This record gives sequence, structure tokens and C-alpha cells, in this order.
Amino acid sequence: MAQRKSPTRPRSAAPPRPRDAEQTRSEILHAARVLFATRGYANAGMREIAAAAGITPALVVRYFGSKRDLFIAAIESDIGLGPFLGPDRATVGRHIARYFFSKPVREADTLSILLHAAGEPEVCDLATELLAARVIQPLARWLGPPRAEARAALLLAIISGTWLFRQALPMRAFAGGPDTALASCMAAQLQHVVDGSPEA
Amino acid sequence: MAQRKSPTRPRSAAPPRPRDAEQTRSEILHAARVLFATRGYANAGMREIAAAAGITPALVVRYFGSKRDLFIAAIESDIGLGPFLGPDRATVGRHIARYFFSKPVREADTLSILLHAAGEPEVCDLATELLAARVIQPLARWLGPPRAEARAALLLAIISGTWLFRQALPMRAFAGGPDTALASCMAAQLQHVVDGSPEA
DNA sequence: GTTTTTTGTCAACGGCTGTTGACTTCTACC
DNA sequence: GGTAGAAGTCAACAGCCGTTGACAAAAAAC
Repeated sequence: MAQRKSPTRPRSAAPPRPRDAEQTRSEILHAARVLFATRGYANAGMREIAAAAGITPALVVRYFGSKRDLFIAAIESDIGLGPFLGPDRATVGRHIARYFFSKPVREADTLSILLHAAGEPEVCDLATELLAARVIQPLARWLGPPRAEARAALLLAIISGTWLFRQALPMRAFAGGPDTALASCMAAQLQHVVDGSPEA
Repeated sequence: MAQRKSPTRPRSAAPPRPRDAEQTRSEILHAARVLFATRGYANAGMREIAAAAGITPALVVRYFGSKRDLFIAAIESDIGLGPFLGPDRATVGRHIARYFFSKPVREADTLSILLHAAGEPEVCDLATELLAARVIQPLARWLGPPRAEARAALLLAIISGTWLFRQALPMRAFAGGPDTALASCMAAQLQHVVDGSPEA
């Protein structure tokens, strides 16, 4: 009854979040990318994403519409294989291997997000289409004959398999930096495919 | 009111399931393996597994205790790389490639189940430990020096990456049988690692 | 100074999840 | 024939999920 002047704002000392729509949007996107990449689509909850961004799940919906739309926005970013596809073909294997064995495992990269979409009935198709369009096709075009698409697919498989066991199914055998024996083997294998592997 | 003699069994024409505990148990296990392999741990529900086995979810719990224990039982089966690790080293690459490009994609194999455990907080550790103990270690022992563990890891990465894009993230570039260019390239790559790939 | 729009919170909804306990029904043993 | 126990069904629990609409407050527009 004896309510004094302001029933609103019962909160104690929490400073109200600064109202910056653009930054809030990017914070949501970053939190979503991290959680999609580490836990997968099904295991990354809207409440968890919202909490990581410092806001309320309802606000995530208002910014992105739905969880699926948030996922689509989270993968609208390049995978980053493009920078390696330059004119220097002799060392591209080592450069790619060095890159994937140097980048921090906990980073929110698009490849991890896409690999985690495996089997998810809602987003699996999106992931495969994006991989085909943004990785396989440019890679095959850059490789050229013979068997351009097969060699591009094999490169993607080697990279994905290695990264999977570094990031999502972390195995001891795949740990370590770019100076390990595995990184060296991987570089040699990638280069072997780029150069055009012989018939079996 | 005028209920006649038997209030039980209101079911119409459904024949009561034959009471065979051993077969029921194996049917549950098979259904679980199929669904874990195709949809992943989080997306394979207990009701779905039970329905696929033709029973009730409560019975699944009575047989296996919990979903996690069911998963543990589902991966207690060999991955099947063992048969290739014989004395014939010259053609093992082609044999493995032929095997993975011939086996039906929809089959419930342990490798698919384990790959789908990526990021699942409940079962990720189990999957990595099992892969290390049942694949990496025997493979490294069979390969021998130099860099046995690195080469074993690379073989697992190539196989897993390829199978991932055939089964869980089905891409057009990975479709097709054992006579495709990709299968041939993969065989050559595997053999190259088995023979001991050169330094990068 | 008032109104409108944007930015954010809150409580709740229906639906799905794994799991539980009480209950039937069939089978095998004495 | 009677009974103990195995095999299976059923309904319900608590908890989490994505999503919604009503509301509060800050900022902007008039």
C-alpha cells in the first residue's frame, strides 16, 4: 500500500544496458556464433545465447525472428579459404595446414558451425548448400583439371576431418600447434592433392 | 455400464507383441544405432527410438537405464577398421576407400554415431576416448614409424571427413559409388599416408 | 512539454524431453 | 490350478525449449 513514488525499477544496482541497437545486434550474433560452433545447433539454446549476449531471449527473437533465422545470419560470413587460393601453388598446403593448426580452437569460425549442423533436420540443408557454393566450387575452379571437383572435395574432407578432431571431438592426437608431426603430414597431404594426386 | 466380461484389452486388431526379451533388447539397440547415426544424440528422442523398435519409451528405460547408457551400449561395437590392417600394405588404401564408398549410407555404423557426438556435452568424451582407444592406437601400432600416431590421425581425419560428407552432411560432390574419381583420389591419398608421406 | 518510436524486460504459453511408478498381461514353475 | 515373476503398457511428472504479447523506460520527434 505505502508504495513510494516509483513501483518500477526495483532492481538494485544493475546499470541499465546502454541502448545501442547495432552493438546489441552484433553481440547477439557473436554469442550465437560461439555457441553454435561449440555446442551445435540443437544444444545451443536461445536462453543461453541471450545470456551470453547479456540480454533477454525475447530480444533475440525481435532482432532475428527465429532461431533458424539466427543460424542463417550466423553463417553469412566467409569460411576464409579464399585468401589461400592465390597464384602461389607450391606452398598452399603448408599455408592451409599452418592456418588451421594456429587458429585458436575456441574461436567462433564458420566451418565449426557448419560441421555441427550435421544431422540437424532444420539446418543441415543450408550447411551443405553453403559449403558447396562457397568452398567446393571456388576450390575446384582454382584447382583446375584433372578431376577438379574430386580433388576439391578431398581437400575439404581432409581439412574438415582434422578440424573436427581439434575442435568438436577434441582428441589428444590432434592437439598441438603448427610445428607438430601431424601438421607437417597434413601439409604434405594437402599439397599432394593440390599438385594433382596420381591415380590409385 | 454394460461392460461385457473383459474391460481389459480394448485394443482392436493389434496382435500383442511376442514376449522375447532378447530380441526386444536387440531391436531397441538397432533402432537406437540407426537414429543416433542419422539424427545425432540430441535429435534422437527416446519416444522415436521406442517407436522404431515397436515398443514404449518406458521399456527402453527398463532395458538400458537411461538415454546415456543406451548410447554407451550403442557404441559398444567395433568400428571395423581392423579387417584392413593385415599384412598386405600395398593395397590397403584402395580397400578402405572401396569399403567406405560401397557401404550403404543409411546403415547404422559406429563411426557415424561417434561423429554425431561432436559437441554433445553428455557423450562427447565417450566418443573421443573410444576413437582413441579403438582406432588411433591400433592403427598407429600397425603403421609403425615414422610418425605413427600422426599418420594414424591423418588417416582417421581423411576417412571421417569423407564419411561425414557422405552420411551426415550429404553433399553432391561426395555422392556416388566406389568407381568415382573421388573414391580413386581418396584411395591414393590413404595409400600415400600408409606408405609414409614425405616431409612437407 | 507532450507524444511517438525504439530498446529492453517480464511472465507465460504450448509443446517436447527423459524418466518414473502404478498398472496389466502373458509365461513358467510348483 | 494357483501363483510368482517377467514383459509390456499407460498416464503423468518435472524441466527445458522456442516463441509470444503485454508492459516499462529511454530517446527522439514534434
